[in-house]
Amino acid sequence: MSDRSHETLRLAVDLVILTVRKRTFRVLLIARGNEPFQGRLALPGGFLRTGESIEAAAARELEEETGLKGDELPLQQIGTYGDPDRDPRGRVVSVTYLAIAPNLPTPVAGSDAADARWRPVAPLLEKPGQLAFDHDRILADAVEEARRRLEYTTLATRFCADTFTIGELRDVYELVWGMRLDPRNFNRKVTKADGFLVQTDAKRAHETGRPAALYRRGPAEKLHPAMLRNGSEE
Amino acid sequence: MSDRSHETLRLAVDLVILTVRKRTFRVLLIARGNEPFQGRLALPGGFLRTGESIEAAAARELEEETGLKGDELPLQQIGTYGDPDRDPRGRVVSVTYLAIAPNLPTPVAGSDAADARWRPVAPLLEKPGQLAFDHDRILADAVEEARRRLEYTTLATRFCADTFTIGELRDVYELVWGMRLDPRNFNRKVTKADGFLVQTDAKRAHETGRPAALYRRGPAEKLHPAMLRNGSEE
DNA sequence: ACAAAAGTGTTGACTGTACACCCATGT
DNA sequence: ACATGGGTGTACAGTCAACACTTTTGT
Repeated sequence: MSDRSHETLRLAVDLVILTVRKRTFRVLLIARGNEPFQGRLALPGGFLRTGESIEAAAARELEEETGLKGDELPLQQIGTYGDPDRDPRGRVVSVTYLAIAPNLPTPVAGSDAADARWRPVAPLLEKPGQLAFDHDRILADAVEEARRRLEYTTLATRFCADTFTIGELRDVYELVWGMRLDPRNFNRKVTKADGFLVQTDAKRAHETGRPAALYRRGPAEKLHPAMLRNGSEE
Repeated sequence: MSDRSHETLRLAVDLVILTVRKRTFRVLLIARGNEPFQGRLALPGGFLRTGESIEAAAARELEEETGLKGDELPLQQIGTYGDPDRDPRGRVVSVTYLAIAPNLPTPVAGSDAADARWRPVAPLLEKPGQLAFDHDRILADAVEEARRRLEYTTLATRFCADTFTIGELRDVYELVWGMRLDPRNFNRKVTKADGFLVQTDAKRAHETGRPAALYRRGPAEKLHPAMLRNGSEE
């Protein structure tokens, strides 16, 4: 009964990299170049190397897929998935990380042969079964975690460029949560929250309308008071 | 450069089992019987078996340590720890689970040779370095997670027996959070929260004072409205 | 002038906290 | 009677959603 692991177990790292692009909530997916699940969409990821910490593996994969270093884009561990039959090649346990990306200048500089693209999240959640392995479930868990973190942390500013308007920040909340928010009350809430935003002197004009003040990400990590989502759903 | 895992990697499961006993917030720890860290305190845990899912391994360890089946005591995955040097025996990656136990009738029926006991949490957090491996850090993360979950979920009732008084439930909050709460307002908050508690007909008398109504755990998992901890600290 | 987006003021409903007070029991 | 913990009433302060209204730009 005392069954020491004679099977080879491999540890993988998978990344759920979320962004807001073209007014749509998106996730970075690759098209798999090899079996299993050849041609299917999957989360970027890879195997742990000898002597490498799990965080380092996640940061390395992130850089390979997006060109971003881990210290530019914080990674958060969100869960570990290890059902015995989740990978037909053998026993693979996957530690998953969540990263939130701003609208990146380069579309994606994938070092992998397979092309990597930003795909809208909504249809993937509505119709599961499109992704390889158990990545449907991983994606759903990660999105739920991201939605929760918008409430209690200053994560939302990670979706934005270095400076941004409150309207752009509101777009993040509306697109990730999938609901409309009152622009006036939203404005007050985020400007009042301690350390969330730092105002700059600059302003940005649009085609029409009053120019918006530009803000920078503040020092706070936790959001006080929290932004709760009980408003009118879309 | 492409370094396939030639090293043997083993996957372990560690459990942070928390309870409230003798008016103290406690964690189940074993004294290690073997090297490394022989004689030191450690979280209960063990290695994954061939073909076993991670959840199943956690449930099995729980039953071995406490005699409780996994469906009696829900387990929540809280993180995975895999620094290359965290275990001197080699590369061991540990998936950790949090369980919340009521004041168990049997002290502990450990199947392991090493004795298992409920130790107060507070001194372990104040003076780290008492636990084997990186279990200090795991414990700290798990306790913080448990404290957060008391705010947003109905987890607190898991610390209680089948029926319990509101005073006992308040003890849980006060001991886990380490702060005093107003008994009168606490009473109203928890009885108003949807699906948190179900009143029974029975009452329980103490040595002195008015007998308290007995309640049972309600069907809700999430707590609405949340119990936020901003009250007067102890 | 008008449209459009940013931002402010105000109001009424609700929520949380503090604390006075009453209830039911053992000694 | 009195101590002790359970439980209710209430008032004040703060918060939030709703929405009227003002500001600042481009056309």
